[in-house]
Amino acid sequence: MKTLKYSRQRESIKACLMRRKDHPTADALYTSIREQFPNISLGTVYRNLNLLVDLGEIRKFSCGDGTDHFDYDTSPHYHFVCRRCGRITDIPMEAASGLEEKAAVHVEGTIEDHTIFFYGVCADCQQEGKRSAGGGRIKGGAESFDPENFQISS
Amino acid sequence: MKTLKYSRQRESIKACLMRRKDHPTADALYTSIREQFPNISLGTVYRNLNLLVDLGEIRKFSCGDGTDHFDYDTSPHYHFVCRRCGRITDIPMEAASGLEEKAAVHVEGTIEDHTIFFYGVCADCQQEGKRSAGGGRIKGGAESFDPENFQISS
DNA sequence: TTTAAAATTAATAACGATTATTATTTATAT
DNA sequence: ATATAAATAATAATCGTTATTAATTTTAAA
Repeated sequence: MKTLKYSRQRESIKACLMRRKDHPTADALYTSIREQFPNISLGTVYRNLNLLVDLGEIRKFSCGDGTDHFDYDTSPHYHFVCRRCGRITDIPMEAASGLEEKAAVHVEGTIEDHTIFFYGVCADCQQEGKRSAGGGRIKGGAESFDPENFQISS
Repeated sequence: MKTLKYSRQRESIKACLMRRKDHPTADALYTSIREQFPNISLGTVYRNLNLLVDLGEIRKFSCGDGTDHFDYDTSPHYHFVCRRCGRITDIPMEAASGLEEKAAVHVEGTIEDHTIFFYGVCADCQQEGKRSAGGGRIKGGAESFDPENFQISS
């Protein structure tokens, strides 16, 4: 039996994640927390986040941008991801009724839960000129490659 | 204007992905293709897969196990992920009607598409004893940590 | 209130997945 | 045939994450 001991770093990580409405990465959280704990180690942030996930106190998810995001809200809800700026927002809609049941028809085995990510362009990014509203772009995104400019040679 | 030139490596990558019903990672594909092209480079596999994604010929997705997977089927469908063995199977059900419309109510901006991942335990893994049916386990999975054995100290 | 055991930490090394670089090879238009 | 541009193999570099370790901190018990 492993006994969990108090640590002010862990409390700070929880508190910091709780008061943010975005869905920060471990590194973003690390940057925030260093204001309060200038000596905290990135490894400590990762270790505690994973511990909190395992304890069921927070959630971890990956939306396709190559890094994991963390969410203090463990209640069931979905996410919207902006393809331009990468911003992730909550979609507090209730689970489509019978979704898992409908899926189960095609699955041999047991379905425990599911996630939905909606992708598109957020309002801020839709205003022309605003090329980035938050931070990183989605991996393999548009800016780097324009399929319109490709042509299969004769 | 960039002109796409034929390459037997790229054709092989497409053909190999097409005939597989799983959803291989770049590395798994690399292993398969080396039977035919023993000198192919892992970088070539990655570069061509990303090119094919940008051209819209294949799909790339991340289901939370830390590595990207590729899918030759670009038609809309969902996926089931086994938490024990990591196997990913198609769920050919049609998009829940009105799902994006329902989500749009909570989003300022435009929803273009969505993905759904169902998680659970596949039939093979449910048979006790069979601890692994395919390959890697899901990241941060159960085996490594048992929350039941944790206790907040007094 | 010391003491001791175990958990946590900071620092850093190691790791796996992916991308970038570069010199060489290959495909294609002329 | 030749020139040009794209694709390649090899390899280095990068990024996100996990593992290791010696030192520190928490906690229970003496």
